[in-house]
Formats: sequence, structure tokens, C-alpha cells
Amino acid sequence: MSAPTRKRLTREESQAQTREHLLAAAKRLFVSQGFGAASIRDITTEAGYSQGAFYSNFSSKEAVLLELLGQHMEEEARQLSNVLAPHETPGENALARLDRWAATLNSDADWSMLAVELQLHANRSAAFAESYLAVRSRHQKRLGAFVAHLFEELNLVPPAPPEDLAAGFMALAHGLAVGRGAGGPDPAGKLIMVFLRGLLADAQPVGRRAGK
Amino acid sequence: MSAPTRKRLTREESQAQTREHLLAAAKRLFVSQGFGAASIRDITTEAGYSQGAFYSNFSSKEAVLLELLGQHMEEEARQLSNVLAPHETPGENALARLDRWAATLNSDADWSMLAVELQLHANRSAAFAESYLAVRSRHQKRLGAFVAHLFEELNLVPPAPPEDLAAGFMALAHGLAVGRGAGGPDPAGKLIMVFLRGLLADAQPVGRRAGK
Amino acid sequence: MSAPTRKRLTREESQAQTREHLLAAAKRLFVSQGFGAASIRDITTEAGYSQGAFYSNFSSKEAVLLELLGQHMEEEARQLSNVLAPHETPGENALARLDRWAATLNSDADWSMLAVELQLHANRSAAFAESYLAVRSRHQKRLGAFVAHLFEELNLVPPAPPEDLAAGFMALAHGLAVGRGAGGPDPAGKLIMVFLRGLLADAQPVGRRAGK
Amino acid sequence: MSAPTRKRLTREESQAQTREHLLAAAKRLFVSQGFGAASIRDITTEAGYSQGAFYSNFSSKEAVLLELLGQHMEEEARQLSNVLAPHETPGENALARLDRWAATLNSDADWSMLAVELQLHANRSAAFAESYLAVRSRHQKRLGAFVAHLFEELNLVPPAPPEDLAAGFMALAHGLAVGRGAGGPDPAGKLIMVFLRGLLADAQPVGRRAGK
DNA sequence: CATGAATGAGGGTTCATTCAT
DNA sequence: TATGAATGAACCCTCATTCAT
Repeated sequence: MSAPTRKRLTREESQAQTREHLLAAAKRLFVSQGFGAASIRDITTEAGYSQGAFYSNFSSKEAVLLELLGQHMEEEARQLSNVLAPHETPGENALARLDRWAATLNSDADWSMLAVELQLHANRSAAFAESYLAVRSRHQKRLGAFVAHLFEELNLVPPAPPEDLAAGFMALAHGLAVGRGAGGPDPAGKLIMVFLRGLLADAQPVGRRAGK
Repeated sequence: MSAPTRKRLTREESQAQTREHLLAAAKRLFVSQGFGAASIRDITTEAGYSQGAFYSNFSSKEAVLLELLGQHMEEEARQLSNVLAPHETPGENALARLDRWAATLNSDADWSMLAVELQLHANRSAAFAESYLAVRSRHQKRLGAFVAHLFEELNLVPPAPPEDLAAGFMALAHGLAVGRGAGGPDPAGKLIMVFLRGLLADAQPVGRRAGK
Repeated sequence: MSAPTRKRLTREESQAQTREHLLAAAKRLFVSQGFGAASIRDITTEAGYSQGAFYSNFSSKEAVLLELLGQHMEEEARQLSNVLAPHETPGENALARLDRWAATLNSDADWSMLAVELQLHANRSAAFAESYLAVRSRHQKRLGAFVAHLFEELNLVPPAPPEDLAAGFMALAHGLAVGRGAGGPDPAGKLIMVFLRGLLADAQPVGRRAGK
Repeated sequence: MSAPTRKRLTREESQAQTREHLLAAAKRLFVSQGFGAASIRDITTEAGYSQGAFYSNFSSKEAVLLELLGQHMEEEARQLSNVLAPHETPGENALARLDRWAATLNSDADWSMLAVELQLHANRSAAFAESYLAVRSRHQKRLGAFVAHLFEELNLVPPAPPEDLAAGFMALAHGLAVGRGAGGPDPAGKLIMVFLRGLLADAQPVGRRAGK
């Protein structure tokens, strides 16, 4: 606590560290207890700081949530680009890559539950919705691009706007994740693949004019 | 409100009325603000009663929720049986009926949001989960039977256990409903149909051995 | 309980029965949970009646308590007169009778606890104190007479006014009863006898002028 | 309030002051209205703070009670050691010291009432009993040692285990204190001495085999 | 920047009591 | 007489937030 050998920590570094600790603690609690149930007191206690430290770093519980959401979507984007990148496992065909994506969607059920809670919150708080939508729509677009790319690669016409399909799969994944603990089908990943395969089976090959 | 031949209201009627008022107020608030955000104080004030009146009729906020849930699922079951009954609109083929089901799934987005909040709550409260699962699993089974019946009628082998498929569609509908207010695809019903059609397109006809 | 051979029950009888049931239920709950902790709702539920029935028979919780107290002191008086009556067990000497009295004092710890709670209540509620004192002082006088009689029989001069001595023994018995559950000496009856014997040992024989 | 050399109060002092104010208010109300009847609202209002301030300093109403009890027993122990110490008033004989002890026991009737309410509470709440017994048994042992010391000094064999005798005197003092407001003998101190003297009169001198 | 005691509002729940039936 | 739904006040407790230190 005293006698620094070299510097110790810049004031800025120290503050950044506090921030990080608080974010990590908040993430742990949001995921395990939900956003509404986790109190700021809980978060600061879990992180080992005072409540005041929280307000020195964030303006509200919502602000933390948005920060975490941003981090998480960045992480998901990284996972997605891994799946997308064809060079990674050269011979891998499109369907195998889809499998991997489905697994991605299915994993991290806790985050899915949190994401759902977030959307509910956004639906009811206009103030929060604004900030939330910004980060969410960026993610949606990325997913849409991925889906479009897939159909393209398979020479198929998507049966609906790719972005909507992406939204559908996220909705499916989230809905299944939420229902998991409550008697839902356990191998939710498999179920996602069933839906995905159905979509491909139904799609028309490119070239033939999609009659709709 | 009915048959005021002599007195205004018998005691039983009056009590039933209070109950109804409270349930209606709770429903309004749960749907518009969410279960967690609606306080018992809010509910009783909205209904025009004292807080004590609430506890004369219900044992807890969860109890009201379960009651409302029961009512709602009964209502959904009625809608479902309407769709299911082939005799109703004689010439209607299976796909048209599916369309009507998708519309059913898609309507009532507010209730879907509530259903999701409920599942989240159940996932985190073991006590509530027990009562909740009872009413939920009954509903799930009904839906599963409906899906099984559909595939049967079309002479197709379901690509997954019908009950799981049903769960999938509910998850999809709920997920879409939750995302609706937050930048999701607006014609969610259409999207559900896309997924449904895909499932049918991918299914093998009965008789041919399903090779997997 | 049903199928009355002659009449059903006079209205008066029926009311008396309700009263009795309520009193019995109240006694059970007061003794097991204490006066403060037993709610009127609890009492009526335990007795199998509605809350309204309570107010048809008693004006308040305190009124029930006073009624029960009266009954109890009547009962104690009967026990006391048994002990007092020399004819009952002819050869029995005074000390043996004292032993029996001590046992009487010591038994019924639950009632002792209730009695203490009552006194506390009386000390803090002037309204209750008035009614309470009436029934209590009558009891105290009876006890005093008993003590006086005892010393007389043994030809001893009481070292303090008999009524005060009686109050002392009640206080001792009550104090011990209350402390019993909390690490107090278990054979409290023995301890009471020790004090009693001491009193006798210290008392001057009648005739010698008590020098104070 | 002390040493205002620079600032008015350091943070710690200010907090300690709040704690003290709350404790004092609680003591006042517990003593005058009883533990059960004094609400936390009452206490904080009496002290001039918000309810939250209470919970910043104590975990529950019971916790305050235990704290006060601890303080009180410390105080009693100090009084006791004053009485015990023979050097204090050199020529004072054992009986005179007993007189002083009896006076000690008798004083502070309000606290005695509180102590009794506490025991009742402990008898009915296992959770509270645990914490309560710890502080109580320590006190009991101290008193027992004091009694043992007295008999020793007088070369007398105690007619019962000293700790039980101590418990008996506490029970007597408490019982009398509780009954004081309700028609009990007013000079309760005198009565205690009567019992004490009796005990000594009955005791056998050391050396003679105690024949039972 | 970080502290955490204190605030004030609100949470769910229980209570003795009333009164139309 | 007995009912029990409804009242209104009070209960203990937790919350997000502030602010002097």
C-alpha cells in the first residue's frame, strides 16, 4: 500500500483498474442473478469497493450494463468472424461452418438470459432503449452480413432478408436459452440446426427467378 | 352488473368482482411495466383498493401471476384448438392452418414479453419454478400434440421430437416478440412462417426410412 | 357433534360453546407463542371460527387474556386449598405441605411465562393494569393468608408481612420459570424449597418478642 | 462536542455519535415501552435519524438489544466487583456487603423488566437465544462466584450450588421488579434481604459434615 | 478518486378492527 | 350471532443515490 518500488500505478491506471474490477463484478452478478436483482451495493461489495467508487466510474447501473453489452458483442463478433473466415479450416464446407455458428449461438445461456432481460428493460425504458439500440443494431447488421454471405456461398436465395433471418436465429437462441432451465429441450443446439437446415432446404438456387 | 333484481350485489359476487378488478389491474401493470417493476401497491391503487384487499384475495404477487398465466394459457389453448379443428373450415389445407397458427403465435407480443419475464423469474426462484413448471409443461404438451398432428396429416416425419419443435416455435415467437420493440423485424409472423416452411421442406415423407 | 337427540342447541348454549372454543384456542396460543405473538387471526383460525366471531364474544385480545387469567387463578386457588387443607392427608406435617406447595409453584412454567408477560403488559398499559390488578390482588391475598396460616401452625413469626412473602415466592417462581429455558437451574422446585427452608430457619418462635 | 481544535467532528466521531444516539434512544424506548412494542421507526424518530441510519449501524432490532444488554451487564459487573472488594470499606462485614448487593439487585427495575422480556424473547426465538445465552451465562457465572465467595468468607456451606443460588436471586429480583408496578411489595430490597438472611441462617458451618 | 454513513422513498407483508351481509 | 372481505396503519427491511470527509 506504500513504498512503491518504481511507480506503483499511475492515477489513471489505478482508476482504470477500479473500473475493470467493478465491471467484472457486475458481469458476474448480472449473469448469475439478473440485472434487476443485482443491487449496486452487491456489485461494489463483490468488487471490494465502496458504493461511492461505483458512482465515480459509472452514472448508473444501466451504464454498466451497456458497457458490458458492448464488450460482449465485440466478443461475439470475434467468434463470428472466426466462423466466417473460410481460410481457417480450408476444406470446411458451408454446412459445417453453420454447425459451428449454431453452437456459438447456443452456448453462453447465461448471457442469453441477460440479453433478454436487457431487451425487456429497453422495451420499457425509453432512455435506456436509445443507448441500447445503437449497440444492438450494429450487431444485428454484422449477423445479417454473415447470413447473406452464407447463402451466397451456397448459391441460394435467402427466403427472407438476411438481417431478418439473423434476428430470427438470435430470437430462437435467446428464447431457447431462457426456456432451458424451465423444462425446455435440452439439446437446444441441435434444434437450432434443425431450423437452419430447414431454411436451406427450402431456399431456391440462385438464377431461377424467385417467384415468391 | 348482472340481474339487479333485488340487492345490488351478493357478498360472493362482490368478492369475485374485487378479485376480477385486482386481476385486471395486475394484468395491465404486469404487461406494461413487467412483473418485477409492478408493485403490489401499484396494483391495488390501480384497482382502487387497499393493499390489504390484495392479501385477502391472493397470497403473493407470484400467486396472481400464476393465476393470470393459467387464464392466458387456457385462452391460448382455445385458440389452438380452433386452428387445429379441420372441420371448421372444411377445405382448408394444412399449410393455411399453419399460417393461422403462426399468426396466433405472433399476436399478443405483450404477453410474450411477460411470459419471458416469467421464465426468467422461474429460472432464479426455485419456489416459483415449481408452480410455474406445472402450468407450463401442460401447455407445452398440448402444443407438441398439435405439431405431431400436423406432420402426420402431411405424411411427413418430424425432423425432431414434436414437443421440441413446439418449444422451438414458442422460443422463436417469444424471442421475436421481445426483440420487436428493439429494432427487430416487424413482420415477425412472416418470419415464423419462413421457419415453419423450411421445416416442412426438409422433412422426409413417411414410409421412406429416415436416414438421418 | 351432529344428530341431536332432543334439541339442537339453545342459541345461548351455542354461543357459550363458541366462547369456550375461542378461549381454549387462545390459551393454547398464548401459552405456546406468548400474548404479543398470538394474533387474533391465529386464535380464530385455531378455533375454527371467523374473526368476526371473536369480536362477537370479546372486546379485545386483552379481554380474553383477563378471562383466562381469572380461570387460571381460580384453578390455582383450588390447588392451594388442597395443599392447605390439613385434613386431606392427616399426619402430614407443615413442611411436607410446603414441599407440595413449592411443587405447585414450580409446575406450569408456560403459565408462569404468560403471567410474566401479563405483568409486563400491565406495567405499560394503564387501561389493562386496572382490570388486571383486580384479579391479581385477590390472588395475592389468598396466598398471603396461606403463608400466614403456615407460620402460625409452626408457631413462628414471619420475618416479613405474609403477603409480601407470598409475593416473593411468586416472584421467585415466575423468575425461575422464565429463566428455565435460558440456562437457568433445572430443578427449580428444589431451589424454591431451599429458599423456603431458609425462611423458616431464620424465623423466631412466637412468644419471644421479635426484636426486628 | 470535544476538542474542536480544527474541524467539528471527524467522520469516525460523527458515526460513533450517531450510533450512541441510536443506542440511547433504543434504550429509552425499550425500557419504557418494552422491546416488542418499540419499533425501529420509533427508535430512529426518537433519535432524530432516518430508518436507514439504523441499518447502517445495526443489523436488526435484536442486535441493538444485545449491544445494550452487553453494556448493562458490564455495568452490573462493575457494581458487583465494588461490592465484592473487601478492601474498599475495610471494616465492613459480609452481611453489610450483602445488603449492598441486595440494593444493587433491586435497583434499576426498568432494566429488570427489560431483562425479563429478553428472556421471554429468547425462549421463543432460537436464533436470538443463541446470542443471548452467551452474554447471559457469562454474567451468571460471575454472580455464582460472588455467592460462593460470600459463603466461604462466612465459613458456611451453601445449601445449593452457588450458581443456582445466584440464579435464584436474580429470578427473585426480576420477578419482584416485574411485579412492582402491579401491586407488588414496594420495598422489594428488604424482601430480598429477608430471603438472603434465611439462606444464611439455614446453612451449616463448614467442617461439620453437611447431613443433607 | 474513493469512502460509506445517512437519506428518503418504496418494497412486501401482517395486524386489529369494521361492517355489509 | 357469525361471517370474512376490506380497511388503513404500521411493521421490518432494502434500494439507488447523495455528500461531507
